[in-house]
Amino acid sequence: MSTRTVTASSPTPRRSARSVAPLHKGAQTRAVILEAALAQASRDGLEGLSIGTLADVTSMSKSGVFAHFGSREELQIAVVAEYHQRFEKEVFFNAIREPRGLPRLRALFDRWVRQVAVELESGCIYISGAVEFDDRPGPVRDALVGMVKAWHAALHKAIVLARDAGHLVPEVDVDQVLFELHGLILSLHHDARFLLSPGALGRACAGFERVMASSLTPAGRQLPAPLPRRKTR
Amino acid sequence: MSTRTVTASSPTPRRSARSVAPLHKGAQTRAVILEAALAQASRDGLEGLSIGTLADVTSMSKSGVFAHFGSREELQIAVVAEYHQRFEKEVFFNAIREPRGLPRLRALFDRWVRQVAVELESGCIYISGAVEFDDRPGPVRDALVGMVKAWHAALHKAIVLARDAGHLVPEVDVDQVLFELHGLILSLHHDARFLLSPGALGRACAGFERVMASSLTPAGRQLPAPLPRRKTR
DNA sequence: CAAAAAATAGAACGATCGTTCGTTTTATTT
DNA sequence: AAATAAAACGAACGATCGTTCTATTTTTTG
Repeated sequence: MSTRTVTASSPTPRRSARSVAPLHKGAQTRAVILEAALAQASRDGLEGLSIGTLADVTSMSKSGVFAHFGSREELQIAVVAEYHQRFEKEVFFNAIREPRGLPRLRALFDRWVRQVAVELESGCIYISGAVEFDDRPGPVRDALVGMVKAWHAALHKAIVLARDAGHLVPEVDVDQVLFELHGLILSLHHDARFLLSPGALGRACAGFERVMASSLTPAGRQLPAPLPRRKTR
Repeated sequence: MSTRTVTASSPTPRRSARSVAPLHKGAQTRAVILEAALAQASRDGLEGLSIGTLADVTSMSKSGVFAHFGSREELQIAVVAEYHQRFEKEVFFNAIREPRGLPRLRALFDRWVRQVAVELESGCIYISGAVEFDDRPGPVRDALVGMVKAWHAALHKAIVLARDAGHLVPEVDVDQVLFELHGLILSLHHDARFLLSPGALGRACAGFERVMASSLTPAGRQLPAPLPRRKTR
């Protein structure tokens, strides 16, 4: 119940008991298309996805690309799901190995920041998608909401565990902390990508310490020695 | 100076001394179009602006709409400028009347929150525009960046004044405070519009108090009695 | 290797897009 | 009122969009 992995669940992997790479050709090119689609959506948004330009990039025909998804909308959903999977792998599954409590929470935020910072030249699909689809009902929006909520739930749980571990005071407002941490990420994304403000990354990290500071117990306060940043930028 | 008028002395006052509304018809319909464009851009984003649907809404021909702006790009810029003007009027010029220091800063944030909350069914063009154009160089992006930076500068100045007024400690990190306050607004926009989370407005306001708390002087601390919220929602 | 199935190509569709151009209708000035 | 300028129309353009259909090629299966 914890992580609700949303993996696309390849439909009946008709894989004969053969060895390593029976990727059915179709699935291969589908992966290639998805890779290009992910790049395009990161740059131009989910609404910027175009089957035509996708066909150009992959050197295929439009109908060839189209056949793999059945509709533009399903392509968008596939992109969202793929992004979610990568985000989960890169951020969540790496941070979850830290011991529960403040260290894990810090790792989650740190990986999150790093992910957004890595994407600085490509854009976070969660964030751009939220803006694009906040007024546009439908399956794509539903998929996006579901995945963002899953991520929120994971963070929520991490904060609760930090409280139960005695690193945060019992009265900590979990949802408020989550709200503010998410704000730091959004502000980072905005300032770094849109305003091209160089100090944003550092401010997001400093913000984390400041947000947590008022809820730390003495035990939590002398915990971690926050990892030294490599590049102050 | 209030009503900017009548200095009858201008050479070649091409406007006969006639009555009140010399709005040249052209400017009138331009305003009508702009109004519809603002609504459309708030809903579908600046990239969602369509001259065709704009013509339908205003019961005009496409070329008729087109002629008022010369290009779609200039229409987008006009929309951004119009939005900026309204934002300035609604938020900035109202809040600036508060006495400088913490009261004014609080008023700025409060109006800002209120504006985003009012727009909950339509969307903030600053925020959606930042996401749409963070990867798209050109005049529209430049216009957006300029206006957001102007707003940031105004907030920056308000924070500095609060510090100089002795309401905030001298060591306060002005840019950090600005970064975090902006994050609260972005988080509000995200949670309320995209996730439809009901408590977001309250969390943004609570966040303001928490962000400021760690920088308040004794003088600032006993200042304002933050205005009671009307609707807790 | 042949047969069946899956994958891709290619052409065409209706729609919508921003834009241009010449005409006609309005509004303003003389 | 007539004369002039501004505004709005209507049709057409080339381009691109997602999608459908029918072939053709390629891959997998028996």
